[in-house]
Amino acid sequence: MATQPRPRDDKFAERRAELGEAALQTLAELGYARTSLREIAQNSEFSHGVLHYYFEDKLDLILCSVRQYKARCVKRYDEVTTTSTSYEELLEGFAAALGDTLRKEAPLHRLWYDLRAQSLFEAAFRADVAEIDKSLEKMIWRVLSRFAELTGAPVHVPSGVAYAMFDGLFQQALLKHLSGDKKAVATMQSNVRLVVSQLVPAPLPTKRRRQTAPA
Amino acid sequence: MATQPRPRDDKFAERRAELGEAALQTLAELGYARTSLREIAQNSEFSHGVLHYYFEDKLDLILCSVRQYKARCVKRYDEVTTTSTSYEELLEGFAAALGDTLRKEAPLHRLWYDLRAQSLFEAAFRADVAEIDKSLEKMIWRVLSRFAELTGAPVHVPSGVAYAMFDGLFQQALLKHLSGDKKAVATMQSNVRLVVSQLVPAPLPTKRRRQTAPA
Amino acid sequence: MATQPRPRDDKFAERRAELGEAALQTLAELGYARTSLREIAQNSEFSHGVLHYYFEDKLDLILCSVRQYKARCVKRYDEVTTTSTSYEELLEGFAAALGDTLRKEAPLHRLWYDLRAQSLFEAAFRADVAEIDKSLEKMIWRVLSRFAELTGAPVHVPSGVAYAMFDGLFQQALLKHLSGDKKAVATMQSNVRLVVSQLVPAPLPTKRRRQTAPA
Amino acid sequence: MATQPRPRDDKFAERRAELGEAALQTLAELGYARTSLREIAQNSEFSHGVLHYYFEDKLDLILCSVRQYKARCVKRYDEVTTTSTSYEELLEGFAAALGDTLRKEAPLHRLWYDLRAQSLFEAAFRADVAEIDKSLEKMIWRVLSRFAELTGAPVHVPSGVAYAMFDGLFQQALLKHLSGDKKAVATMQSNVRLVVSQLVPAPLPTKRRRQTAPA
DNA sequence: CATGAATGAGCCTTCATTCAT
DNA sequence: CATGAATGAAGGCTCATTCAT
Repeated sequence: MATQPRPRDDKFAERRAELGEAALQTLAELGYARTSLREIAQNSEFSHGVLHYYFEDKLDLILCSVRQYKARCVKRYDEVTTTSTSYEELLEGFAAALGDTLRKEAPLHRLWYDLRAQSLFEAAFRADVAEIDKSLEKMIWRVLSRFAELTGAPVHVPSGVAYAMFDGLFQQALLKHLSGDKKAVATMQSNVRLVVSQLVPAPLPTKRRRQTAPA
Repeated sequence: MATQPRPRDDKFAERRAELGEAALQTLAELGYARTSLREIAQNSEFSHGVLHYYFEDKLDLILCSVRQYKARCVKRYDEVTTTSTSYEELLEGFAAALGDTLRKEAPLHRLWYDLRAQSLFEAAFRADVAEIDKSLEKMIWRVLSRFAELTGAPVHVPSGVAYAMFDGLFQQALLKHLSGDKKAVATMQSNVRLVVSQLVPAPLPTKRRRQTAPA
Repeated sequence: MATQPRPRDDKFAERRAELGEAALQTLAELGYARTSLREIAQNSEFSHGVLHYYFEDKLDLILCSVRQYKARCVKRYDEVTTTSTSYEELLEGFAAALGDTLRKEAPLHRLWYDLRAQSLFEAAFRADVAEIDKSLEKMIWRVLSRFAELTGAPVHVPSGVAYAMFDGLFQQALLKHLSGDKKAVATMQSNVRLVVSQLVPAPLPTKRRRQTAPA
Repeated sequence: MATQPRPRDDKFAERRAELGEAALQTLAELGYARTSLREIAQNSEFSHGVLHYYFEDKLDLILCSVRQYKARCVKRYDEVTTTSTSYEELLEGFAAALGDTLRKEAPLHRLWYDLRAQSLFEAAFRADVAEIDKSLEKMIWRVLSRFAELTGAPVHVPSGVAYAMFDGLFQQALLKHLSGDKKAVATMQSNVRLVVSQLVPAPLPTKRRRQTAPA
């Protein structure tokens, strides 16, 4: 019942989300620097001025777009993490999710990497990039924690190191995939399995896992 | 006799190298998209037009600049690899080199990451970026091979995976360092030591086992 | 009985006055060209649309604002003129009033000069600017007439010339004052005294003749 | 022989002067705020980009234009001052020059007043406006000094007051003239004669001047 | 060979104004 | 009556590139 407290702000936020979503398409296609607000507007059903009406500036828009995408992304991985009930299932689910992201959302993902690279130069980007980065690190940590939970053993590295590893692997695979390497997905998945198995060794094949109680 | 076969081309290549070097400074400061050829010319002793004379376009110039820098970079790491005579020495040398790069060449390095991010969008960048990337991967592999050589044990992961891991760690540290995190260097070094010890466990003499033993 | 003949128009005029007053603040701060209706609305408690509802356009609004301010201004000077009972008192009151205006209403006053300058280009401004200008000229004339009345001697120059002189002096002082010149007010006041004494020489009682005698 | 020391800078300055002159036309027509650089370019034989090539920004251009015009202006009045050999001749020459300026250069002159009004708001304008203002004040002072020289009597007011007076009169006349008042010029001239005669009384009609030695 | 003047497309942003609600 | 969402023209400015010298 508390669903309509500030209809004004809600409408505004809704519209921002809508525009952010529409921008994602063009942004993912061209990248941050090469995308103009005019281009975004033209590729959507909105006018050029409306973008400036809802967003402080280009940065505000881009950040909104990417944050939105990344939130969706995290959600999807969390679903895998939450629903998997065995080491095997989680491993395959995780690898599959990564593969799917690579195959279906490569353009979207390169936008994120572009943004992060720009944050190396523009301080204005940093706070938001760091926030998104942190949310990804936490997501990865939830995955590994789940592995550990299913195994009974701890994760061998700190959260940051784990994230850096998978991020490095994904980034490498993304570049290869976009370059036309057909085996990029499979290679990445096999690499991911290897790394997971080193960070959280699989339980002994013989002993079937003893279902840890779901949260 | 092979000393002056094509004096024309040599002069030309020399001039390119010189210009590429001069451009590096400005590019590292501003990043690819925000650097104009004018700006580069102004920050150097060269005229605006000469850049267009020696380089096809902006892309040609930036690629030349970064390739040059990266070649120097690889050389420096190889020196450490070659001269180290013990696991300990190599580990410390490697960590120190990474720390130095982060501290002293952060701007130069972010340019590389910028370029690689752009290659995700612009196919024109890819071949050269891939080439540089490969040279770095090989460099990392030489480091690990040396570890293995000094240990007698093999490296636990393929070359690509190893590179992705260190690259991920370095990238993460770079962002933190540029954001003002004073502990970025130390954290990265400790992370690197951890990863190395997992990829190529230290020889017994050093009292340091139990790395892989579960808690 | 004539208190509520056209309640519609009265309300309307009242509202206009209210809005005009609210706009004054922002206009005085930024000047005509740099002030947007949005800015005015944001700095007031009114909505953006209401301005367009009560005013034909930006011009209509600004004219209303300035006219209102200037009317208040004239009233204040007239009070000095009316209540002063001696040459000395009037001279000091006039100088004090000018000083006060400069010190306390410099932003408001520069708006008036801005508007008048714009009227040199935009015919649409001219009628209203001329009207305000005339009201100021008359005000100055009332001051001088009062001097003459208290002296018994006539004013030495036509109304327009007198106005131009004081206006020139005030404008000059305004620029200096806004530029940070601490002595702008005092200098203007001394200049004003000098000019008044030349236009309407002080009565004999005050030992102060020889104003026009050559050195 | 010292006429071509830096052919580079000279060319540049020359071009600036040329462009500044070309801009004057449009600027005088529309005023500062309503004139776009594009418009200036269109009304000249130059491209839009060249303006940005030679001038830092819009302000730089406008200032250059107005400064140039005003320097010419001052020169013209100085000529009158220098060549006049009697009170009468100087008075008529001065009045004629003012009349000419009003009749032939009203648009140019309103630009100056516009600029000065903008300087009340924008600090960036002030230094240059003050400089031009000072040059005008000095010019007026040279005129009055010449009157004094021809008369043998001193000027009755400080330089600043004198300038403010004539400036006020001219401004008033300019507005009337632009509003279509046919008598604006004549009225101003008669006012100027009146003021001059009060600031530096004419020599006795009977006694013919005793030619003061030319400088 | 080298220079730097000149071009013009394109970018981000601002803003008065219109209009559906 | 009043609101504020939406529009689109226009402005200052940047920049890779071309070209005459």
